Amino acid sequence: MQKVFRCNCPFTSALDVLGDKWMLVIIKQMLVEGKETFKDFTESEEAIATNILSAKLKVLEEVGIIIKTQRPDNKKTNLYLLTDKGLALTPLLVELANWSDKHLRAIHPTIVNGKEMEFLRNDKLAFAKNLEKNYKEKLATTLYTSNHE
Amino acid sequence: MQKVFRCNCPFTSALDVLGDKWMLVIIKQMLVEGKETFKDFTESEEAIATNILSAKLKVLEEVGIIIKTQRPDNKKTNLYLLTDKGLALTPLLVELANWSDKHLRAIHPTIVNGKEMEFLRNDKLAFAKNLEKNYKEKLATTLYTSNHE
DNA sequence: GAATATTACTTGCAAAATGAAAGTTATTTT
DNA sequence: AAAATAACTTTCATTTTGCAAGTAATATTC
Repeated sequence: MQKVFRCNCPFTSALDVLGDKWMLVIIKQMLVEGKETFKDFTESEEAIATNILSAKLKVLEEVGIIIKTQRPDNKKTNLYLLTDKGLALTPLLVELANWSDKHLRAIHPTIVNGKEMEFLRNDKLAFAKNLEKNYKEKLATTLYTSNHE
Repeated sequence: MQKVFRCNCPFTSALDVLGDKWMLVIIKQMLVEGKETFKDFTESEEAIATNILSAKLKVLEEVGIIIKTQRPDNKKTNLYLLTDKGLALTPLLVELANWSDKHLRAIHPTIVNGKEMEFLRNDKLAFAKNLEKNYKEKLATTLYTSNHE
């Protein structure tokens, strides 16, 4: 990492870290889709190239948004998990989806529109809380599994 | 504009439009700093290059986030103003700043930290409402001025 | 009203980021 | 032991970003 921050503006500084095509997509894949391995990410529908993926995961780890770890019974597969710093991006992600729902649908009619979107539309805050809760539960079992067997 | 959307995911679709180094910075400059002319943007501290700026403004207009207009008494200076679609990004911007405040300060200690940030920290929603209100008021006078004299 | 300055760009080229494809290494499975 | 898998790295093409200079259309000043 070098020359990360353009200035002292809190808006711009967040974008200095997150403002590109992939960072928030990767975080969303972890939070919303439960992706956690390198392979998981390469298989998601956004189809990120492996070189980009490894570069982005490295930065996300350096910044402290994710941690890289393993299950003790498997030395091959790495696990990438959101830290609290990463989980704290949930409200931001929810705002992204909410804006898409309300303002992008007109020019992109095939945007997903099911029960989940209804939930989001109905109660943004509860939707965010739920995402966080689910991820934390998943984390608990993942880490539990990591410490046994 | 061509090949804009990677998939039907609402999170990713927002990033297909907004996910780069400049889009949200420009919107923030309009909303928070009151920038409205080409010159205004080139003079802000993030120092965007003019070719990038004109390209980004063009896309923002195509997508309907801003409109390009003029004061009737001045044919030289263009005004770039946020539409409702653009103003609807306020909560997203506030989440960006909030995350910076809470989680970026550790690795970027010089991030702005005054009364405004305290307001934001104290009441995100009120802070957002206030930004929107102020911009709408400014819009009213700008458009008023445009229709007279 | 001619010269100067200002605003909003565009153009050309260098540098950096992204993308596609293939190759490498260390496990794990068969 | 051989084959398959996961996680990368490397190479090279393409796209995006960035810098510097140039241009055209107003607007201002002398």
